[in-house]
Amino acid sequence: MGHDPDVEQVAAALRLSISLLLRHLRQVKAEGELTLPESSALARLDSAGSTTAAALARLEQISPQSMGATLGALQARGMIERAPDPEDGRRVFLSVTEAGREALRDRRNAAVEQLAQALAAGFSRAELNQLSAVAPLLERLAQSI
Amino acid sequence: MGHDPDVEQVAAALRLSISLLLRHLRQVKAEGELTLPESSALARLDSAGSTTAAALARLEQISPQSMGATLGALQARGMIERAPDPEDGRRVFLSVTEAGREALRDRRNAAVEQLAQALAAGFSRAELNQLSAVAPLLERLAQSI
DNA sequence: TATTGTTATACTCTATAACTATA
DNA sequence: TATAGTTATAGAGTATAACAATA
Repeated sequence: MGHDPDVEQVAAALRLSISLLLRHLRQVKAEGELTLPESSALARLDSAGSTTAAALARLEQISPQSMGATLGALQARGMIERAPDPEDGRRVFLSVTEAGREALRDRRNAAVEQLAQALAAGFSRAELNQLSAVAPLLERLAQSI
Repeated sequence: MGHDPDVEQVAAALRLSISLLLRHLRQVKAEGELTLPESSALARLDSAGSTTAAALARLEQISPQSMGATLGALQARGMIERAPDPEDGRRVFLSVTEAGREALRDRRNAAVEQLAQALAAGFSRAELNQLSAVAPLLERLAQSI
């Protein structure tokens, strides 16, 4: 191991810093905006193409019931559409509507905006690059657990 | 435009990847272990030295009431002690007990363990260094919001 | 009047269990 | 029997409101 970073130390540090950051992000919420699970599910559905609720739940690593609640909210706001599978009466295909795609493009979101301002104000170019590079690693880490 | 589009992209990516990771971390829980808010409050108290619940709540960026609940759980498990301030009857000083310090040292925790294993198994040394370097940045980011 | 801390209550996001319909 | 999805219920981790004690 020698000069390797201690994986347990990295793990513990990530756990604490991430929880602190997310705690703050979750509570910043403006009228009519997507919540965190809604954003997450919508982005995932967009990148996955047409798929089902169960498949989406597996990708997001939450229960199908939880995903169902989130998808219900997204549908109520016109962000997604449901279309029954003609070949399998149990399945319902989901897809992102134009409004949903617009919500994804238009990244205006109070939480993201606040985060972006804090990044622009207090972080160097090099640090921003570090943070940018690490987002996919965190994603991969979450998927590998 | 207020700032780089880059910054918004980093912000949005961090928001999603962090929420995915934390969702998973929160639900891994073994008998008798510290929960995430407990670990976080205990570590914060340890690094801050003797302080009060209100000060700790400000540091952790949660309400005093929420912090009170977490501290009650920590005290019930013998991890912290309370000592009334002799000079100000409203205030109660908190400190980490020996048992609490041991819990911090002994990083064995199902969530941390799982994270550490995933890190050890699926990430290169360079990636571990990246992740290690970014934890303090995330901490600073959370504090600057 | 302001601050520390507590109690009561509610919301969000998640979980598990139990169910229906379809395969 | 197994899978997709729904409904009901519960728990964790936050919040706000209202209060008592102290400054």
